[in-house]
Amino acid sequence: MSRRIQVGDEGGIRRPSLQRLPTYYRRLLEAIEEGNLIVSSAELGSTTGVPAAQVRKDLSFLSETGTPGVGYDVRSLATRLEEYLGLTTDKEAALVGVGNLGRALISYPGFARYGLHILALFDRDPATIGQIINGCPVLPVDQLSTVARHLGVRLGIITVPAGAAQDVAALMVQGGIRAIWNFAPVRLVVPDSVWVQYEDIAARLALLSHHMRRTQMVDADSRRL
Amino acid sequence: MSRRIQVGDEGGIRRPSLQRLPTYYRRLLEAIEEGNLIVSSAELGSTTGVPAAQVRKDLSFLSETGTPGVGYDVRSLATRLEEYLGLTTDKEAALVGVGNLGRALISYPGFARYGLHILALFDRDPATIGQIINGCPVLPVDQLSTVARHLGVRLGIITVPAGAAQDVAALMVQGGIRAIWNFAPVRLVVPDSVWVQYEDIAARLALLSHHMRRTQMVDADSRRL
DNA sequence: TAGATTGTTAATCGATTAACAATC
DNA sequence: TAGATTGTTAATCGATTAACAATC
Repeated sequence: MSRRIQVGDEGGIRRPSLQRLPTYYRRLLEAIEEGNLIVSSAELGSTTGVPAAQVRKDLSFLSETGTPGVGYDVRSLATRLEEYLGLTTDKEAALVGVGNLGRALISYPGFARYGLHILALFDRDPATIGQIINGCPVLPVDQLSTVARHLGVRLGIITVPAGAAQDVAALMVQGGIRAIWNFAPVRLVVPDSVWVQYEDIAARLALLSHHMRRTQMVDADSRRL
Repeated sequence: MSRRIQVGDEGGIRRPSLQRLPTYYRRLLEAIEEGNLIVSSAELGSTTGVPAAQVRKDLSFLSETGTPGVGYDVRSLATRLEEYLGLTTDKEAALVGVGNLGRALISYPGFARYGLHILALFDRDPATIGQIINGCPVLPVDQLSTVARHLGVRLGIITVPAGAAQDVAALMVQGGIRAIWNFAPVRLVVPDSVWVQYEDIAARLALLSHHMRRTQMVDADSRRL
C-alpha cells in the first residue's frame, strides 16, 4: 500500500542483468591486468558462465557500447561499469558487531576499490570497546545513532548475532542510516525509506546442503565417477 | 559438451522455488518457538515477503501437504523441509584459510543445526598452524588432500585470499572433495564432477552500491521523504 | 573485401499471479 | 453449515536465446 516502489521496473535494467554486472566487472579487471585491450561478448561470457547473447543484452542497458566486428574496449567498459554500479562513489559506513565476521569485513581487501569506507565500529562487549582495528576505535553501541548522524553515515553493516540485529537496525534508522547490509539471519523491520540487503549465509548453506543430498543419491547409483 | 547437466531440470523443483525454501524454514523455526502449531500460506508469505500463492506453489514440490481450510502443520512442515534440504544429513567439511572469515564460519552458531561439521582446518601461515580453534587443530595446507581423503570429507570451504583459491581448489579435488563452498572472489576451474557454490561478497557490495547511487539520485529530487 | 562481432528483434522458455473448485 | 484455506489450472508477465541485418 501507499507508494509501492516498482522494484522490477527501476531504471530500465532488469534484476537478473544487474546481478551479472559485477561478474563482468571482475573479469574486466583481470583482462586489464593481462593487458587485454579488447574483449568480445563471447569471451566475457565464457569466463563468467553466461551466453554471449545475454552478455550483450546485459551490456546494452549501459549507454557505453561495443564496436561491431571488434568487441568492447576493456578499459572504458570497466569505467562505465564502475560508474553504473556506483563503485566510484564513496560509501561511508558504520559497522556494528566486531566479532570474527565483522573483523573479516573490516579488513577485506578490495572493499576500498569498491568505494566502501568503514568509518565507525560499534560493539556492546566492554572487552571489545576501545580496541583499535584498522585505525578505527570500537565504540559502545549506545553511541551508534549519535555518531552515525554526526558523521553523516548513510550505510550500516550489521554483523551481530540474530537476537541483537533488530535493535541495532532501529538504532541505525534513528541515526539517519538509509541502507543496511545485514549479515544477521533475521528479517528486519524498518521504514520503507530504508533499504535492506540481506546476506543470509545459513540459507546459502541450506542450498548447498540440498545439492549434496541430491548428489549423494547419484553417488549411490554410480560410485566413483 | 559431454554430459551437460540439466541444472534447471533437476528433481522437479525450480531454482527460484528452491531458494525460497530456507526462508520458510527459518520462519517455521520461529513459529515453533512461539508455540504456533499451524501456519497458513498467507502468514508464511507475509513474514518472508512472498505472495501466498507462490508459497503454496513452492511447497507443492514437497510431498508434505497442507490441509485445506486449515493451513500447514508447523512441525511436520519444518521436518519435511529439513529432510528435503538435507539439513538432517551430516555434512563433514574441511576449511582452508583460518583468517577472520574462516574463524567466523568455524564459530558460526547454528551451522550445526544445519548439519555442517567442520572437521579439519588448514592454513599456510606457520603462526596459525598448530592453533586449536573450537577443539580443532590447524594443519598445514600441504596435508589437505591426504587428510581430506583419510577423513572421507566431501565438502571443502575456501576462505583464503583470491590468489590462493585455485591452488586450494586443486588440492581439494585431489583429496576427493565433491563440493566446494567458495568465499574467495574467483571463478574456480574444477572437474564437472565437483560442484562449486560461490559466495561473492564483493559482488553483493556492488549491488548495494548500485542501489545507493540510484537512491541518492532520488534524494536530489525529493529531499527528506 | 572478407571476416568478425555487435545491437536488437522475434520466438521460446520459464516463473509469477489470479482465480477457483475441492476440502476441511 | 459457513468460513477458511489449500492445491492447481490458466493467464500473464518476464527472461533467455537464436538469428540476423548493420557495421567495423
